[in-house]
Amino acid sequence: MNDFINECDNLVLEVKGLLKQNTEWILRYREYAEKIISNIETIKSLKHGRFREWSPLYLYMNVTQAKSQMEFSLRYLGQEVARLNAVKDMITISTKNFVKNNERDFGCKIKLDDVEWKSKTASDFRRHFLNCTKRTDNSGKKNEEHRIESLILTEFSKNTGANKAFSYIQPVKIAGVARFQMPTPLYASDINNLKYCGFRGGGIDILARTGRGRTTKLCIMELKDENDKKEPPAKVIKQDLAYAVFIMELLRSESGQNWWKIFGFGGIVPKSIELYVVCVMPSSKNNNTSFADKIIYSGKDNFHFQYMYFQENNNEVVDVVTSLKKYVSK
DNA sequence: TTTGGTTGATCTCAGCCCTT
DNA sequence: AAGGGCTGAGATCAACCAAA
Repeated sequence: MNDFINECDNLVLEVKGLLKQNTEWILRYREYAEKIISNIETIKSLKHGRFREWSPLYLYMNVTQAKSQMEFSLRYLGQEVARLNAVKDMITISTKNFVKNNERDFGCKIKLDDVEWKSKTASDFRRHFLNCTKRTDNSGKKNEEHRIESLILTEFSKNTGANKAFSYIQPVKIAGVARFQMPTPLYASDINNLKYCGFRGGGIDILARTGRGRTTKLCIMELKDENDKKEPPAKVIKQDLAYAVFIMELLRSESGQNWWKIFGFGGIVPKSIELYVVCVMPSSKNNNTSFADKIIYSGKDNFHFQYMYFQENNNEVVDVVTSLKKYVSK
């Protein structure tokens, strides 16, 4: 375990070094944040005023969409099936680019060419996915990862404790409404070959807030669709730690306060930031819990290792085993 | 008309911090 | 050291509204 901690300490220094040598991200992320912040109210009003999100289709945005195009992605089982645009007072929906896969993976033959969200064809399209229970087998592994990611996000998004496997957790969403993947300027999937990649870097699977009141923590979550020997939790934690170091440096950069707000916190950036670095994967017979609550220090800030192993049934999370603190609600 | 998911105003409360 | 106020999260629940 000490070796592991040493390796993690070194990894933190390595990532910090990369982010010091390459500085283009500072201005780039400052601009992302400023544009996203200035669009928050518009995004909220589009969502609240013009249409509603209908399960099992969920709204997503990537950073490009959030900062300029103001376009939403619509996904089913984590897979993109349509795009939504705001045209004057109207929301339009288009399946351009997705027609082939929608038919291949979900048997959906409905084509939408920028038609109104409220139109008959658009409503038929939504109903198709309501009745569609599973994906055909032709779809690739990447889509399975997306499905798991969506499964976890749907679970975290629940707001009643009663049928929620783990309470007091919410995913970070753009303007509180659209799911998104936080980009980083790092390539970290192969942790022994860590690289600075500028705008081509990898994304963080899930950002979430957990806890209550002022002690609510930001979780940087790395998700795997299987508990695979080739990618054991210790390796996943390292990949996640690399991304977490970026988030920490981002929060300590000139745009840190804006990002803190985008991540869903109302106050000022804390004097000491504690980031939870969480490995999320399907539960197995012998889950590795050895790294739980280990802390990697970085000045006043620190990284706190956690695990979350989940079980699913019928495309819903039914149980989680986690080192995250459990809060009891009355 | 009924149903069931979504929304948003209001409520609750752990943890933090300040005062005594 | 103890107690009380404050803050900022999630929880709750009634109203709302699209779909059936």
